[in-house]
Amino acid sequence: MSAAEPSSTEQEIFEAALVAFAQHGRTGARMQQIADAAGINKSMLHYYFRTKADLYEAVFAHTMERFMASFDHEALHEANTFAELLRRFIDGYVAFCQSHTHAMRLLVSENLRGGPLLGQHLQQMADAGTDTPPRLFRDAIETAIETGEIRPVDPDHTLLTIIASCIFPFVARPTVERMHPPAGSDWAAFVEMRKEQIFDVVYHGLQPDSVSSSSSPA
Amino acid sequence: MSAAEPSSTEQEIFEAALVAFAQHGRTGARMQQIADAAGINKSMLHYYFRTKADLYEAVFAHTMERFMASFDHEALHEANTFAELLRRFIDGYVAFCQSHTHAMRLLVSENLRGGPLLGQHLQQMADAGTDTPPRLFRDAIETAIETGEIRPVDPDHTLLTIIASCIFPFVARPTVERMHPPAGSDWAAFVEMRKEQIFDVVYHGLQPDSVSSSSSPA
DNA sequence: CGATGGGTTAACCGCTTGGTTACACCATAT
DNA sequence: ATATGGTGTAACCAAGCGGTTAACCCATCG
Repeated sequence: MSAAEPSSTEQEIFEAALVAFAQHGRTGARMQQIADAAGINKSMLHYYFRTKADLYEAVFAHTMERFMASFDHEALHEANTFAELLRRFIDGYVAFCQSHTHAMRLLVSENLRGGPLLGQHLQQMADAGTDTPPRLFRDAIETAIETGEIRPVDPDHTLLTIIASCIFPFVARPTVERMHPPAGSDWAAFVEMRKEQIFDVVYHGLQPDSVSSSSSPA
Repeated sequence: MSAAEPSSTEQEIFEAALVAFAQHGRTGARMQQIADAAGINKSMLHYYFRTKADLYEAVFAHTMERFMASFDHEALHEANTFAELLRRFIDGYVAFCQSHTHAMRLLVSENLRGGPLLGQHLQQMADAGTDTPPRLFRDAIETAIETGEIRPVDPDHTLLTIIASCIFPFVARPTVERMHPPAGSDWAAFVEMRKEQIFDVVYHGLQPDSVSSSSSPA
């Protein structure tokens, strides 16, 4: 089922389309502008992807796959303590947002639209029996609660809080850069800082109440 | 300074345009569709707001004002303890997101575009000497750190985490509803739950380490 | 009464848009 | 050399777009 390695131009189109759709949305993006960004003739867009809708769906589907895969990378399975798992989850997730910023923005854009494609993809994934990706980490929260490693909290909400904290800065980057000067001057450093700060607050926020804590994270 | 009370139809246009721009972005929204949603003739759009760009800027400016004002409501000033302030800030902010969901989405959409208008507005606000709105709460975090009421954390990152946790569910609502069933069946209840859960994690996350509190400067 | 002027409408205009067509290029296979 | 088929381009087209026009309605007022 794996797609054959796409041609160079097809790849260029993909990248250009991703950026355009992420910035201006499905209807707002212009085929001509995508063609220009890809350095090709407009007709080539229709040669590789028949219509604008097809192109959007192709880009979206690919984005969705990468997004899903991002939740289940090897590093997570190697974690021993929950603290370590949390650390790796946040680090990995923020890193993913950084290296796939446009992809994340496309997903947000689709959400703003009402997310019809989103529901479609999640549905067919559910039908295929594939579990919702963050399940691994979500379950880890539940077990950590059972073992008393962390406070009893709502796993879903906690997960949502973490994901929101990781994604949001990349989605609202212009605002963040304006309101938080350090982010504007050195984004990469800000992102690294962010990983630690999210972990810091969430980790402490999950510590059992009165009882002491175990070891400090790696 | 205060604008005169707009006519009924002008209000209708505003609402319709807000929704359309939030959903499809500045370029994606269609004037005809806005007119239809407002229940008026397309020409009226150009009668009240000369061009599409004008309409967008008007809606955006108004949204921006409401957004800024949301950070400084009375309830915040009445808080005695930091915990109380935090509680009120989160409650108020989530409530605002709920009652002005489309406004929040418009801001996100503008951010996805690169946020030129955003920078413009923030800039002219800075020129006017008005402080960046969340400053009040941000400063409260700093003082709470100094008094040892909470752990020494980066105020900006903490604020960002809180804001992200509040806003994100409304921006990515379709995804959230799919991945977290309770949200899909009863959104209002989910939102109330969310207020508490955000406070819960953040508040515990800011608690001083079990041992005493030594005031360490930032 | 008729004139004024804000609110409203249908019809229209020119440009932009997504999409198509016909044709040119150029490797490779016959 | 010459078909062939994937790759690329310029020119074109109909529909959709933002925006304009001219007339209409109707309250207010001289």
